[in-house]
Amino acid sequence: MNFIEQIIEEDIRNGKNDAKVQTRFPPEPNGYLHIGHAKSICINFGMAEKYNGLCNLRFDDTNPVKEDTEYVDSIREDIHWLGFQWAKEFYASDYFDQLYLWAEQLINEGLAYVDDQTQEEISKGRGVPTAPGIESPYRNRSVEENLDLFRRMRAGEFPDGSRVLRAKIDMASPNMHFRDPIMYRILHATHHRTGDKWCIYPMYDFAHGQSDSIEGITHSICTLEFEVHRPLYDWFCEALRIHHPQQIEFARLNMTYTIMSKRKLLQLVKEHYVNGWDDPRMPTICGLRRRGYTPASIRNFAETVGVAKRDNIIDVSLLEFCAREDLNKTAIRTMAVLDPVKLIIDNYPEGQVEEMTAVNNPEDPEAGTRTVPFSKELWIERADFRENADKKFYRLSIDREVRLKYAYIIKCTHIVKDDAGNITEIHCTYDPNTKSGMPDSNRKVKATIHWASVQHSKKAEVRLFDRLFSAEDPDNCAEGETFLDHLNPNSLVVTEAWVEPTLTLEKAMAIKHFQFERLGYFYADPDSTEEKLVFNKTVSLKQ
RNA sequence: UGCCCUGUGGUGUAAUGGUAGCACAGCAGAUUCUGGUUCUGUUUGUAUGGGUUCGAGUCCUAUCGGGGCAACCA
Repeated sequence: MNFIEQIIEEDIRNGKNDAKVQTRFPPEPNGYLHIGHAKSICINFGMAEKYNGLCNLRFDDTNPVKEDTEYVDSIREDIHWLGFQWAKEFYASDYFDQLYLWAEQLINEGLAYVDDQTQEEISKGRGVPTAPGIESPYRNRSVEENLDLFRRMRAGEFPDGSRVLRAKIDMASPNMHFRDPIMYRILHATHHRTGDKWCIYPMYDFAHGQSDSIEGITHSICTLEFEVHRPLYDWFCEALRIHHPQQIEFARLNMTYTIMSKRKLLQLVKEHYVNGWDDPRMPTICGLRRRGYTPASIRNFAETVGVAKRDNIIDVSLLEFCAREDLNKTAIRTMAVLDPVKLIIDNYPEGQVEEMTAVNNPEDPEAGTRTVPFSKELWIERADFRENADKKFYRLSIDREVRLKYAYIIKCTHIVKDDAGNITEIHCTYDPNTKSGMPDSNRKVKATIHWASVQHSKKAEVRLFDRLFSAEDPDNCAEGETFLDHLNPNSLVVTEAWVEPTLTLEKAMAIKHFQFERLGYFYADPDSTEEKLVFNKTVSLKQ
């Protein structure tokens, strides 16, 4: 049981909030969701689900200059894809009228004032954490003057940045957020939902807690950087005498070899270091989806990393483990040769073709079987043959035997090289009595390798991904470097593969997740066409 | 040198005064028509010094380390 569950269970025991649980996931629609958000989503929706409560989706859209409906749509899609349904969909902008009224209320009670100082003056007046700030010369205006000025701010009489509404709290507080925080700023910008109705917009601190309050949120779960905002969150709820949700902070997710900053992710997209938000190398939900991660694997990952308050850096191999664990049980097996070299079975009859029976998923008998054509000339992986094989290598070599999966045991006789010394053909003989399923087929051989019939197989494009960054902590930069200096130049390698002939576009897009035997898990990319299938490598098999 | 949060194997996370457990990673072995899966075994840990207690990862205290806070961002 994590610490949030402990708090919630104690609240339920004490009958707080009528023993009900109501949470919310509150993204700002200014970017795409990433794996860190997935953790938050799983916590918020998970707590609601576990304690028979509800979870809302609320867009925290108080800054029109950064927000866009494109992001709203992607966020909705990603949450649904993860497998969660929100009770209600809200927007902080739904509450702009109420928020405005509450602002006037605080002005009337002498708890807020209009400040005419410039941004620099306000910043300077706030002081530094180790020393108190100084009060604004406009701090003690009359209620009437404040009300008049605030209404004229709303009416559009003043330019951007000329005035703000501030809460009157304590310029000497050791908590910087108490040094008369800004509640409203003037922004003559078109909002994605309210259009041009407003030219003043509330700040996060004057919108978030109240939005929670209006929705009857009981447990407002957020990340650690909002911890210092909590006293302010509490202060506004108390000052306004409204329902007071409990803010609880947990440590955000960090992962090795990846960046989670929305700003930097946006930069990668805008400056074309990656091919869009859904590039399979991105830690975004849509990127992971296109990479071939399943919702279950991501949900299980979120469960496995746990919830606590200490900073953490999760090993990316845990995410990969979660992918393999899920995909192993569900992915349909197929044979594909990514780095081909020709194998010729000298004693196999010219022109003969056999249909070999292959198992679709050894972990799931219900998945059935299929047939794969077998002939005299096959493609095998270049790495499955080694001329000078040591004891640790137990695949094909001259005079050595291996099994061709679902087919025969073969023995390598000789190889042919080109002038440059590259192997162009591997010759072997087969034992006709060792066909899979035959009585003599159980002879032990050290290895089984996969293959593709030269005359039957079809070509497909395969996109091989490696980590986007080569540094474990891309943000840990030497003097004069940025995270971009740690970009892995080999994070994307496009290659051509030979795949089974029965793998049609229709079949690939229906099945989606494949295991290319002995290689890894692959996902049928939406770029696939009838002419050319495209597969993304999700993750390799272990080892 | 203000305030807040936080220190448990390599990485995460449990243990709520009573045998430091689990997962990932690593290593070794068994099984296997995937060097996958499965199974077994195994290396590695309570930041440090005092104190309270029959007993401390847990409580007290001091020290040290990590993170956050000074946007008209969220």
